[in-house]
Parts: sequence; C-alpha cells; structure tokens
Amino acid sequence: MFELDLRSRAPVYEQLVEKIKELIIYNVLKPDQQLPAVRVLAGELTINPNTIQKAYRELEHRGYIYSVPGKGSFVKPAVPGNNTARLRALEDELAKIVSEMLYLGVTPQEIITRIKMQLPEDEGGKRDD
Amino acid sequence: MFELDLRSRAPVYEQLVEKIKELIIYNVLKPDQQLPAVRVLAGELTINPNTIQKAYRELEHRGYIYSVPGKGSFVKPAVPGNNTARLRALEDELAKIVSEMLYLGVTPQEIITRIKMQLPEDEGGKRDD
Amino acid sequence: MFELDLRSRAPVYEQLVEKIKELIIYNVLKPDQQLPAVRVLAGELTINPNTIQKAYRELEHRGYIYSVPGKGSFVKPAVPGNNTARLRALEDELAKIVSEMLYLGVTPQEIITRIKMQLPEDEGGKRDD
Amino acid sequence: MFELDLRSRAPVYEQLVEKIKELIIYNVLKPDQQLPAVRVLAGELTINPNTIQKAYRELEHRGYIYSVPGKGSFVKPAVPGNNTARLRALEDELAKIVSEMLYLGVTPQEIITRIKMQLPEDEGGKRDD
DNA sequence: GTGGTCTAGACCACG
DNA sequence: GTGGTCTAGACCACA
Repeated sequence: MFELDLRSRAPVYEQLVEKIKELIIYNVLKPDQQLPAVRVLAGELTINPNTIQKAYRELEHRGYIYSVPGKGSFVKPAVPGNNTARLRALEDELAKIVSEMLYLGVTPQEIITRIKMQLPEDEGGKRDD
Repeated sequence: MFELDLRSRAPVYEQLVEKIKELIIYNVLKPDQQLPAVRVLAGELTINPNTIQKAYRELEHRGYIYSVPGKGSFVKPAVPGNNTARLRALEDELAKIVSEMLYLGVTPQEIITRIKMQLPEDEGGKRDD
Repeated sequence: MFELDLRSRAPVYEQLVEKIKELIIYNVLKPDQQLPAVRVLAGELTINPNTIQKAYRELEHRGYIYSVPGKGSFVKPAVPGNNTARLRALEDELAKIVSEMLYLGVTPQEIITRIKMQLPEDEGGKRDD
Repeated sequence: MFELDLRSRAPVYEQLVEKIKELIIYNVLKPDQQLPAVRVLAGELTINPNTIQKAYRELEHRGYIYSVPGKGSFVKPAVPGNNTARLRALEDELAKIVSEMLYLGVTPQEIITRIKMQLPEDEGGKRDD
C-alpha cells in the first residue's frame, strides 16, 4: 500500500496519518471506502497495532475518516464549503511558501507557471477518478 | 515582536525558528539586520536563554541567520540559485497544498487568482524595503 | 571508546563530534550501526548527557548520523556523489597541508609515498569491515 | 594585503593567524622579512590593534615569526628537520582527509592525481621564489 | 528505555 | 555586553 521510513525523525503514526491523508486527497482511497483493518495493516507494515490505531484516531479527529464500531474505518466524503477553517490554514501555508520562493529568487512568472503545471486543464477540470 | 504558544505540541524553539524565518522571508527583518540579543529576547518572551540560543543555532544551520560570538546574530542575505534542494522541497509542499485545495472543492481558477494576489505586480513590483 | 581532553580549548562537544566522525570515516563504526545511548556515553565519559546530545545533533546536521527518537542514534550510510561541497572543502584543506609540508622541507616524492601508504592496494584493497 | 571576514564565527585574531601563516607558507612573506607594524595593519584592516598583537603573539608561539623588541616582527626561516612534531600532526591531518575522501567515494587514483596537481614538477621541484 | 525539550544558573572568550 | 559552553536535574513522547 505504501512505505514507511523507520529511520525518519517523524513518529511512525504521523507518517501514517500523512500517507493516508495523501491517498484520500489524491482520490486513491475513495469516499466511504473501507480502510484496511488495524491488525491487517499492522501485519503488512510490521509495526505495532497500537501505532495504527493512533493514526486512525488522529485521522478521525482531523475529519478525514470515520469509524463505525465493530465495522471498521471508512473514508469520509469531503463536504465542499464546510471547511473554511482548513482552507484558511491552507492559504496561510501557501502564502508562506510563495513568499519563500520569492525570497529564494524565483520570479512571479515562474511561480505561476509551476503552479499551473500542477492544476488540471481549465476545460472540465476533472480529477482522476 | 511575536507570540509563542507554550501549550502547543510544537517545541518552543521550533516555534521560534518558524516565527523568525517568517519575519525574514516577509522581509520584516532585513539582510544583515541584527536580531535581538539572546538574553534580551529571552527576557521579553520570559523563556530560558538556552532555548533562544537553540533556535538561533537552528536558524544558522538552515542558512537564515549568522551569529558572530561577541557581536550578535544577524539576518543572512539570501543567495539566489544556491538553494535547489530547498526549492524542490517547497515545490513538493506546494503540490500537496494545491491538491488538498482541489480536494476541498476550490476551483483551479480560484487557486490561481489567490496566488496572484500574493505576488508583486510585474511592473514596479518591489517588496517593502 | 575514546578519550576527551577536558583542558583543551576545543569545546567538549566539538571533540566528541570529531572523534565520532573519525570512527565513522575509519569504518570502525559501520553504516546503520547503533551509537551508544546518550545517557550511557555520558556515564562512561562522566560528562553531562546534554553535551552528548549536542554532539549527536551536530553530527546529524553534518550528515554523519541519524537519530530516531525513542530508538537510538545510528551511523548514516554515505551517499557517494552527493557531497561536492564537502569534497571541495577537503581539497582546500589538502592543498594547505601539502603546501606546509613542502614549506617544512618534505620532498614531493616523500609526500606521494606517504599518501600511497594510506591508500588500499588497487587489487583487493578492501578496508577492514 | 588580505581580507578578513568579520561575519565569520572564527575570531578575528584566528583568521589573522591563518592568513599570515598562509602568506609565509606560500612564500609571499619571505624569511626575515618584516611584518607590517601593529598599528599600521590595524589601521588598514580597521580593527583593534590589540587583536593584531594577539595574532602576532600567537604566530610567535607557533614558531612562524619572531619579534625584536623595539624593531618589529619578522618571518622566521623554516629549519628543515627541526619540526618533527608539526610534521607528525600534518600527517595525521592528511590521513584524516584522505580517509574522508575515500569514505565519500573518491577512488585512490583520483586522490593521487589531485595531490600531484598541487605538487611542483618532479624535476627540480622549485617553489616560486 | 530511547531521544528530545526546557529550566536555572555558572563560567568563558571575544572585542 | 555578546554568543557559546556546560552542568544538574526534571519532564515528555514514542514504541
């Protein structure tokens, strides 16, 4: 499914949160799809089940998944317009990154160009699903 | 100068690093400008001088400031074109943020518009110095 | 493991950095081998654990080791071809040393001979691992 | 005569010692040649005369210059065969550098080649004087 | 048990 | 007066 870097300073559970969050954002894990069971994933990654559980708990807390007791954990569908707080945080981060690129000497045109490369075409603007 | 969140999970010295880095990137602290003395800043923020020093040393390692023993700590002028590694990291972060904004329902046009608002105008677009 | 000179002008943590770096370079400490725990080494050398940690962090910054919180500190395998800056610095040092040897009356042949003695043989010249 | 980096972490007097030592080693300052007077050099470099004096004292201590009270400081001629201690130290440094180059992936042939480039021709082996 | 953070307080070198 | 070093000792997160 993905790989962990056990040498990283980042705690394993944090890496898990980030990886799974990415899979959700990139639409690899679809809305309402079930996540691997804690013990299964723990077996595959050969890490402690408690660590998986901590990651799932954190993802639930951040609003990316929901858990049904006795059933498992599932991807929570994004509700457009209901995440103004998160969006504001993202804009702050984006502002910081853009500022740092300017500070490092990247021209405004360059920045726009690089961002456009990461966006889907204007016509339709479909994501891969 | 700025505020710290002593209850945050992030270490105090890391918060310091981030805050000061922002002040440098946003050009509030100009190149070669002297930073507050270790003991002075420690007094203002009511934290231990060692913590300030740890932050300053970290900033020095990351290339944002330089410290001269007996003289003080100063903002290091950026050297354009000498930070390819940092730029690659920034692009990765940027890609992740853009993806998450798309995931949350922001349209590509919106994203471009908001970024352009943060860029200086092409004609005479100097930053505040 | 090694000895420190507490009366030296060089800070204790710097001496530690140099000694450990040597052990890594001379392949006494092998890649991914675990270093002594901070508290253990502090006990053996009868110096403060914070001083050890400062040395370890410095070694991490310089790319010789990596530390995983809760796990320990380990020797970082060298990545050939990714250290042009360090290599340039080494060549400068080398030039200075060679010049001083010439100044002190050592002949060029002597210098070459002594260096060759330190190099592994071309055929089967493996270092001790 | 030369330049100092007032932004460097290295103390000014240490930089002076290194620079002057280099000038002697590279034979720019010839044996028994008089060094600039303390106050003159202090004026040229716009630093404190005490700093110059400290550097001169250090150079005298290390055997590179000698001072005649009331006359000034002069370059001390090197006496071949009378510096075994210094030579041993240089060989240690050289061994360390060679080891680090090997560690960083430079081949033995490369190392020999680079050192030979810094040596005068075998025939005669004259230095620029 | 590991590395990491933080404090309180002393001492040093530099200019 | 500046940054830097070091100690002693407490507490925390992670796995």
